[in-house]
Amino acid sequence: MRKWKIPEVTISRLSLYLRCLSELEEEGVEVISSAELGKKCGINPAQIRKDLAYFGEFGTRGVGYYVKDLKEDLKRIMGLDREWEVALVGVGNLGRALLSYQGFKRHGFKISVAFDKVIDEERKKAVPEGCELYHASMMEEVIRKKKIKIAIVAVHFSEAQRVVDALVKSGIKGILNFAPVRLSVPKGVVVRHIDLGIELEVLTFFVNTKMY
Amino acid sequence: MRKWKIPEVTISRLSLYLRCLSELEEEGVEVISSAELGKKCGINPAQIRKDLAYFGEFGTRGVGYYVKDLKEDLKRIMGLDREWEVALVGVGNLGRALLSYQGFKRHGFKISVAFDKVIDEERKKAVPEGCELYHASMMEEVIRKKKIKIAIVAVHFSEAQRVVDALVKSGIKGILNFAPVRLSVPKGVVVRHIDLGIELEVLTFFVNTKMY
DNA sequence: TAACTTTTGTGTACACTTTCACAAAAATAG
DNA sequence: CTATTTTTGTGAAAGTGTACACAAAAGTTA
Repeated sequence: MRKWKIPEVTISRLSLYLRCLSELEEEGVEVISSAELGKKCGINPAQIRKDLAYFGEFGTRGVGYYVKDLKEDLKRIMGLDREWEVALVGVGNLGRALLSYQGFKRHGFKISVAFDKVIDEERKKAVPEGCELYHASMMEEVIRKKKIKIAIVAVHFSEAQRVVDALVKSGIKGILNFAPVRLSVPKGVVVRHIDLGIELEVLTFFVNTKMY
Repeated sequence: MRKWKIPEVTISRLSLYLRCLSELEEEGVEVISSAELGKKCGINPAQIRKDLAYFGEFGTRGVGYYVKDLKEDLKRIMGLDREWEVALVGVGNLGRALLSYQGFKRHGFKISVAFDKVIDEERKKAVPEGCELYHASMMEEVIRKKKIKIAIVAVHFSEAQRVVDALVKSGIKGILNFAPVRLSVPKGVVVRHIDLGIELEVLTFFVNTKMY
């Protein structure tokens, strides 16, 4: 198959499958069918097979998928067979929480630099071993030198677009944005938004309307 | 129109429009066409009109939409014409960041209770004025008494499903989940997932593949 | 080796979303 | 009061993603 124009939802499901496969591996399961995997992660089995078909053939008919192999394949497909360095911009409350989030390491990500326009004791203390804290003015230089490709934006919304423009100039190709603004980026740069306000408001709508 | 079965994406766009309208109001703009609004928030004008059509007719042909009126209407539709109390479960790093996030207030949300299975000085200090910190064992009682309908889950993934079951029993109808697990909830309860791992992995895929 | 079972990979149909395109409505100008 | 302009609201078309259903392949049993 291997046609281009793969939907983003497919990629996010691959990530989900990967997580399930890791759990299965820990449980000692060696082979799994799309039906069982589907039940485990709440996805239609045909959907799973279609998603995988974008990238090749990974199963054995009459058997299913070898957990270890499929996991390796998915990791390779998603580029997760190596560690990725991530830059964090904004060491406020949210930024500090992200710095201390242990989940990144498990996923193969490492926040190796953090930037803020204010450098004080509180911020210095928040930065863990193996991560360097720089003043915002150093951003372009440091990111370019370290060849970092992924950044997390956790600054005030009024500064987000400016920060993103600078990141793009520095060679960043993927941005995870927590600021509540639509960002404009050139083609070739991917942005994912995490917008707490919108999420809560969507919940409110469904909680508020009596029907569903 | 007012047919039921409104897609979630429509609701999240309404939330986006609302934000744009607030900005426009601050800028002193009184009337706006779907074309201009579309340009401002990056949505196709026909899409905007279709989204609004689910709930009625809000514009004036040949004129556009009165910013103030549409904003009020959208707030009412989404149930944002009043303050919503929110319960937070898990006062770890992420939970503390959420407690100090000022954006909620602007959106009309207030974290009025927080729960954790550990109550120590650090956690007590993290809880701001107007929010009460309780031991996890008090969750059902407190939420039921305060009639809180929306909860944020920021606990370890191994505890998430258990916490959610308890929340549902307490009368919670909307859950914003930060734990990296698919949650199962009965019909009538809405869950929105925020999964940093998946978001970063999706970014990685697109950054890693040379094409896009 | 042939019949049978299992489960993949995929063509096709279905469902949902987005976009187009235009009639209908409101305002304005002559 | 009629013609013109503007912009909404919406039917229909196009596009996208999801699910069904089955032939093809691999394994198992006799």
